Amino acid sequence: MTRVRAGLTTERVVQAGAELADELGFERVTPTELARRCGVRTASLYAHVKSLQDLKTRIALLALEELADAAAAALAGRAGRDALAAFADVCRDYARQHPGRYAATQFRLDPDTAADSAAVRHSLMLRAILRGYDLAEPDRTHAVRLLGSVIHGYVSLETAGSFSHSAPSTQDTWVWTLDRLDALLRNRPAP
Amino acid sequence: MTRVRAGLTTERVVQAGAELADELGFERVTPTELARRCGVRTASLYAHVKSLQDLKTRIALLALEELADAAAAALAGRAGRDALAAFADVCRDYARQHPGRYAATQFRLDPDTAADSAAVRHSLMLRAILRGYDLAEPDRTHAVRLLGSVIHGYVSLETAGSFSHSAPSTQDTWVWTLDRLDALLRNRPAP
DNA sequence: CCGGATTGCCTAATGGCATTAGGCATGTAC
DNA sequence: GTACATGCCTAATGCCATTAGGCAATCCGG
Repeated sequence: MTRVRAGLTTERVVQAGAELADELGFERVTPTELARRCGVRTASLYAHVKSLQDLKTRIALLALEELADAAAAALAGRAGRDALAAFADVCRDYARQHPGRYAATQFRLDPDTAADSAAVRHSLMLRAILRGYDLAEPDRTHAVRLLGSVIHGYVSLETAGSFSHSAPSTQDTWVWTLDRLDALLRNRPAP
Repeated sequence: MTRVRAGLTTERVVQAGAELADELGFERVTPTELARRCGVRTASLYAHVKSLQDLKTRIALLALEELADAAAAALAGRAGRDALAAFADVCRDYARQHPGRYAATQFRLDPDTAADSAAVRHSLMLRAILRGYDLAEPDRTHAVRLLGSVIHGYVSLETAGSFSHSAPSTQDTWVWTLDRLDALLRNRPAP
């Protein structure tokens, strides 16, 4: 009885893990189920990935990269409200198309890993978007945090189904929100 | 050898579970560890709680109640920016003092359970806060969703440590954010 | 082609976990 | 003081993550 090798690599395993996360949810990614998908026994995964923790970390890093790449592409040649909307849309679309990967994005990384991750590109891009608005420090940092909060909060609540499926549509709320954020950033604070 | 009874009830178990969540994190709440804390063998918990799922659901419902009660108390006699800040502060403070319970707040409940939970009081309170601003539908609903997004997003990111511990302080960002949100809700949209 | 080194995947074992079944002892009511 | 109810127990099951060690498929120098 001659056996066939699956030919796995760390990359392939992590990729399959990301797909599994999108289908079942990030917290349900499990070596047992992932091995089933890869056509391999559970123990064999440990040749490519140190542990479940390691696997989840790698999925998180992959998701952060993908999201940062997509955002960078969408941001090219845009400024002001256009740039803001492009960035925010990329995040929302990514979360809808890849819910498990988006959830992975919030996985707690240890500080060193996080510092080397694409997470830093995200905050750099947010700062770049704010170049289109006339904000000095510390307002610029406040604004970075605000944008991060709104986008992350909105996307989390929407994907969790917290916005009841009634009128008005979440799409309408989304553009309304971006409009108001844009206005908020353009206007000087009232006295 | 005469044995002593612990005298557990469902309430006591859930309360201990909430404390455990705050200490170890909501996702690390486990019948085994909870039993240890209650001075009882693991199997004995199942007389008071149907399953781990049931336990987590009950912790989530407890947290939603506590948070809604605190918010309702803080909201009494306030309107406008005062009310907005009071509500938002209650959420942030609760998340800081009870991180595990706050995380439980985001636990996915089945729709029937959610409809009977204190979650509905939360959205009613948000709508009530917006009575202090001059918003007609659908803007009012948009604004409810925006407030929920900002508060939840900010609190999540701050507790996750996403706001690097550098200047300006997160407290400064918090009041800046509430100021700007208040202004955003008071001003009519620009043409 | 061929023999040996490499290594990808296997089986087997361990220990932890959630959950269920059934028993015994502790409290309660007559 | 006997009888019932029930709070907690021990024991067993089956799933999971992880590790150790073995075998066979591939690769590589002749």
